[in-house]
Amino acid sequence: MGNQVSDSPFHLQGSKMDLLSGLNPEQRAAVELPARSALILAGAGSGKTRVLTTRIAYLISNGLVSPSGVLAVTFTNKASKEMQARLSAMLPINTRSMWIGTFHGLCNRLLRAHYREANLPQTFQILDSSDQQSAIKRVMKALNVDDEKYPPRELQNFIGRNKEQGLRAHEVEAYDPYTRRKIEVFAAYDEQCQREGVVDFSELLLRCYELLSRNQQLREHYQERFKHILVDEFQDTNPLQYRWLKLLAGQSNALFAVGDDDQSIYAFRGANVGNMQELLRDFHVENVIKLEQNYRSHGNILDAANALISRNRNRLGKELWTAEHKGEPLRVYEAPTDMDEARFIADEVRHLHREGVALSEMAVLYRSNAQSRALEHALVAAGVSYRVYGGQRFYERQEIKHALAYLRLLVNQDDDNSLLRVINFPTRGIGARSIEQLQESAKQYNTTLFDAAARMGGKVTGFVGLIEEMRSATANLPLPEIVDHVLAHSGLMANYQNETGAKKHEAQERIDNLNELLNAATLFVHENEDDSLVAFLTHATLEAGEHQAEAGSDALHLMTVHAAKGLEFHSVFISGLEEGLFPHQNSQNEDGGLDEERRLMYVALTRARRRLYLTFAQSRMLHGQVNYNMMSSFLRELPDELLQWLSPRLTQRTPSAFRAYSPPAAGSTKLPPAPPAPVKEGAWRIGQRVFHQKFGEGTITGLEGNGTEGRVQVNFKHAGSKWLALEYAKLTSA
DNA sequence: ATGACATCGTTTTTT
DNA sequence: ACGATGTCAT
Repeated sequence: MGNQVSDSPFHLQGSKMDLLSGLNPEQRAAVELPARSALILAGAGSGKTRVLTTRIAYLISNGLVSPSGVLAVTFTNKASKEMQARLSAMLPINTRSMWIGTFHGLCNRLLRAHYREANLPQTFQILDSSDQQSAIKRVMKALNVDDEKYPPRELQNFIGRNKEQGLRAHEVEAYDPYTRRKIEVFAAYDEQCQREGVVDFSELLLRCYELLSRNQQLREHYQERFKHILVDEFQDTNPLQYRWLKLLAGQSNALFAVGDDDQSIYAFRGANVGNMQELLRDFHVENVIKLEQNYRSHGNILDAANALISRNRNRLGKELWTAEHKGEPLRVYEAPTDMDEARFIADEVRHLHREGVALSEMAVLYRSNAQSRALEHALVAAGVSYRVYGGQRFYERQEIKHALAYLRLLVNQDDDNSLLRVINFPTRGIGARSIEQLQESAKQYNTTLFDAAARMGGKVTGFVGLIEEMRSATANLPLPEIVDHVLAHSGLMANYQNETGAKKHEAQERIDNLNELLNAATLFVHENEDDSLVAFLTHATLEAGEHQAEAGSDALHLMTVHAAKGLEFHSVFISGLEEGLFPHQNSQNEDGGLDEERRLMYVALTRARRRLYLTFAQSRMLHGQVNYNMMSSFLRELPDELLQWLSPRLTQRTPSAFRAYSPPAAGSTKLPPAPPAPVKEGAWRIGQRVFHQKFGEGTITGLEGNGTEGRVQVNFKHAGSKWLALEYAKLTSA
C-alpha cells in the first residue's frame, strides 16, 4: 500500500492533467485504459494503490462514470479506508456515494438491503471465527459427533473451505463415511445458523452470491449500476469471491483487477492465484499492464528480490527496477543462538536509532509468532521500545464479547451463541444442569433457547426478564446510552468492580475496556450515518479493530512477514532465516508450499527501503527444545555479491569463540544454554553427508544432543527427511 | 462455582 | 516453553 503519497501531493484537484501528472507511462496507461476489463500486474512498491485510486478519480472527473457507478473492493478495512481517504483528497465530491469496501462489508450491505430476498432476519448477526467454532461445537453435540475423531477445528475448515468454493452441504462430494459425517455436520450447522438468524464470514459471501445469482431482477439492477468494478490485491481472491465479481461484472461491465502473483501468500486460507489467469480468459483481457518500476527500495534490495523470486515456476513474469542507486549491500549475520541473534538485532537497532533512524522506521520480521519472545527479551534488556503486532484485538476481548452478547440479544433473541455466553455471566445460579434442561426443552419444542427459557421458570426466566427489561428500556435511546444501560444493568460492570485481591488489576483493565466500548459507540455515532445498534454490532464483527490499540510513540515494529505485507520501513531485519523455520517445515509437504514460502521471503525483502539485515541462528529454542538448523536455502538463493557477511562463518570457529557470546552464568547453578555442539572427535555435524543401511545416502540437517548421543535429522536422497536416534541408527560417513 | 492440575498443540490470518 | 483449554475435586 501507500508509498508514493509523500512524493506526489495532489494539491491540484480535479482536472485530467493534474491527476495524471507524476505518473510513469505504465501507471498512466493503466489509469487511462478504456472501459474494458484489465489486469494490472503491480509489483511491490510500484504504486498500485495510487493507480487504483487515480483510475477511479480519472473516470469520475472525466464524466466516464458517476460516483454511484463505481464499486471498489478490498480485502481489509484498512485498505478500504485508505482508498476512501485518498479519493476524498483527489476528488471534490463526497466519496460516501461510492461503494468502497471489503468483500464482506459490501456483501453485508447488499444482504441488509435485501434481507427478505436473502431469507434473513433484518437484524441478522455475524459470527466471527470463535463464535463459529462454538456454534459448530453445539451442532456436534446435538448430533453426537465424536470430537476426538472430528476436531471442531477441522469441521470449521471443512465448512469454510467448501463455502469458499461456493458449495453447500448437499453439493459436497461424499468420498467416504468420514466425509459424509462431516457433510451432515455442515448441513446441520447451516440449519442452526438459519434458525438463530446468524451468518458466518463465508456465509456472508455465499449468501450474497446466491442472492444475486438467483434473483434476476436484483442482479440486473446492480449490473446496470456498477459499470466499473475495481479490485485490489486480486491475487488474494478465493474462488467464491471471483465468481461474485464475475456475476456483478456481467457481460459488459469493466473489471479492473490489480494484483501481484509474486505476493500471493494466502493460499493457505483459500486464496487462488489461478484467478489471475482465469480473469485473462474469462474476460478476454487483451493486454496486461505491468508496473515494474519500484519507488521504494534501493537497487541491491530489488536485485536480491528479483533473483530470489525468479526461481519460482508459473509466474506471470515481472522484474522490479528502480531509478535509484544500488545502495548498500544486504547485511547477513549468523548467530550462535536465537538469543544472540536477538541481542545483535537489538544492538543494531540502537545504533541505527542513534544515527537518526526513527524506531518506527525499522521493523523486525519473522516467520512465526513464537520467535518474538527472544526478540522482546533482548529489546527490553537493551531498552528499545517496540510494538508487537498481531495480539488480541479489541472486540475479541472476553469482556467486550460478553457485552456484545447482551447487545445482540436485544436485537436478536434467537442468537443462542450469545445467550449461552451470558446466561450465567455474571453468575446468576444457572449451572450446567439448567442449561442442559434448556437445550432439551428447546429441542423438544423446536424453538430457540430464549423461547425455551421463557417457558422454564425460575432463575432462567429471570434472565429472560432481564433481557426484555433492557430491551424495552433502551428501545428509543441513542446508541451510546443503550450501551451504557446494558453495561450497568446486565451486571457486567458491577461484576468486575466487585473483584478484589489478586484479580483486581485484571478486573480494572476489563472495566477500562468496557468504558472504551462506550467511547467506541459514541465515536461510531459521530462517524456513521446509520448509527443503529445493529450497525454497531456489525461493525464490531466486521471491523474488529486494530491489532495493536496504542499508536503514537516512536517504537520498533515486530511482526510476522505476513503482517508486514503492504508496509515499508527504512530498515528491515528478517530474522530466523533457517531451514525448517523459513521456509517452514510444514510447507515441504504441501504442494506449491515452497514456492509460497519463497513469495513470502520476496514480500519480506521488498519491505525495506534502504537497509536490510538477514539473520539466522545455529541453535534455536523452539517448543521447549533446542533445535539446530541449517541456514535457510533462501539465503543461498541470493546472489553472493549483494551480501555482506557481518559474522565470520561460525562453523569455522573454535569452541572458545562461542564463550564470548554466552550469557554470564553468575550465581546460577543452571548451565548456560548449550553452545552449538563444539564438534568433538567422531561426532556428527550438520551438513555432513552420511549413509544409512536402509535409507541410503543423505545429509544431516538437524541435530539434538552433542553429536555422539541424541538424535540427528537426516534428509535422505530417496527416503525423505527423518529423525534417527544415534544410539540405534548405524550411520556411516558417506 | 472455582481453583488446582493435566493435557494438548504449536505457520502464516482477514473478514 | 508456554498458553489455552478441559477435568476434577472441593
